[in-house]
Amino acid sequence: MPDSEYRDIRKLDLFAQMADDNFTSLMRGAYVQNFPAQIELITEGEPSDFLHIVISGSVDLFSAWNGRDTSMATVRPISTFILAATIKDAPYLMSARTLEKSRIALIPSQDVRAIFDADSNFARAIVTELAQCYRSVIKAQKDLKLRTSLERLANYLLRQQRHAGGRAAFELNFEKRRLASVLGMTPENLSRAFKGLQPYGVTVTGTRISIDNQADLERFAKPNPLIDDFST
Amino acid sequence: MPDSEYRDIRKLDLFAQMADDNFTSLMRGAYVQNFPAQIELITEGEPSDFLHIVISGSVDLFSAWNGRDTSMATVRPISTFILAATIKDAPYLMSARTLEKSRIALIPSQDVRAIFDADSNFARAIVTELAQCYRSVIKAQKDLKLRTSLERLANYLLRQQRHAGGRAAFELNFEKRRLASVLGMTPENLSRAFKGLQPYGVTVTGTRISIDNQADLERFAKPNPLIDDFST
DNA sequence: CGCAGCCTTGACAAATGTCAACAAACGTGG
DNA sequence: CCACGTTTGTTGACATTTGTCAAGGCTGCG
Repeated sequence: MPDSEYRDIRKLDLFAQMADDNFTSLMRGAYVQNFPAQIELITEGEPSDFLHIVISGSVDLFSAWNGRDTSMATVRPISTFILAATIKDAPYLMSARTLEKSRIALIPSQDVRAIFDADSNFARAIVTELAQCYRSVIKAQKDLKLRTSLERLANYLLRQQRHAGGRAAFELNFEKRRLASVLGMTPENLSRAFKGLQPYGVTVTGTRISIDNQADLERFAKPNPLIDDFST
Repeated sequence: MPDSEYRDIRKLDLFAQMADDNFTSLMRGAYVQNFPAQIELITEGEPSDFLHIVISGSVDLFSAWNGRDTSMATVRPISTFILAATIKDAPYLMSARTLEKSRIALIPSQDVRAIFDADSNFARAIVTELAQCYRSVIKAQKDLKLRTSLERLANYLLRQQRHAGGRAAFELNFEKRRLASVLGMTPENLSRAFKGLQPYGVTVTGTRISIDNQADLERFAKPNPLIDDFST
């Protein structure tokens, strides 16, 4: 593993505070690999052999049942995924596939569990990370249960805008069909939802979104920190 | 706090392995209170001052937005709730109210965080608990996104049946209006969903459910361990 | 007994999904 | 660089699902 990547991983909240020895031994068993786009990295139901870290590219977490499937989340550098399955030594609840050419580090789950027992700083970091993940899913569930698809899209756009720096126009770095799936609707419905937001000053050209009337859109979307804020 | 309750709390997975001293000091700052039914214990958005433990009775976790509200989960004895907010020292994402007369223990959040730092067994237990909570919510989200309301009800009944011992007939210990909210539908829709399951051998008399044709219902519901199992 | 809350039902409306057709964007191989 | 085929996005017509409103029955409790 190149030194720069090693240092980048070290800087993750999850690893930043742990003892040098422990981090070194964790990395000794790890390996890093490049994957092309659209490769299924893990399949739901399989045992969780590795903690995964996305170093570059992006990964889609999704799930299927009875012929349907849905995108649950997107993982972007640099962060880990399926931490909970690794900790519990339980089967993956979601599948993962690369969305583009990606570089992924794999750390054997049993190493993670062993170091977790030995390094209390690492244990504390894992707790914080898991609590964060838990709260994110709760927010997603509130979004799903309390809002219509039009409201979910409106709030998604406002979040994305903020994430992109707050300017009126920004790029959608999602494929629309996948965005639809993340938001819990069909691609056709998303297409119509974009039109449905036109009266509130949203214009779409390809992947470019422009929010022409911020106040109007916010009055409709009613964003709420307990659903839409990333940090809290 | 009566000795029997003290021991019951001690036996929780979360506290079972921690050092005696630490448990004692955690309980020293705690207090226990009886609440009548329908009391709002915490309100979403407030700072998380206490970790709550339901000793008896039951508690509804719910959330509201823009005039709508939805039940997120039910907490039954003996277990804790809002652990994640306590750990992160962040505002509650959900409100909680008693469903019936309930006895609740309250442990100051800062004590939990302090002991967490000092006791690695306690830290490990918290991690396991959080990982469990996380996975439960992921399952709930898959249930919501991958299934229709009829399918959700069918699978809920099968889970409930298993939980009640597996017999063909069992009691619904939920108010129907709240079950509807948990399942993400209106009471009217739930009423019709029960009728919609009649062809698969489900009969409802008040709060009594009878599954007359197990195989038929399962063929329709297609239960899946990665969504419906409690433990994994 | 009478009130209040829950459950059910019917009629209707709104939201969302499905299917089919076509246009636009993309990638590949010539 | 172009031609081609594949995928993605859009649109229309329609079906299904789900929600809303209103009314009435049932139940439990003072």
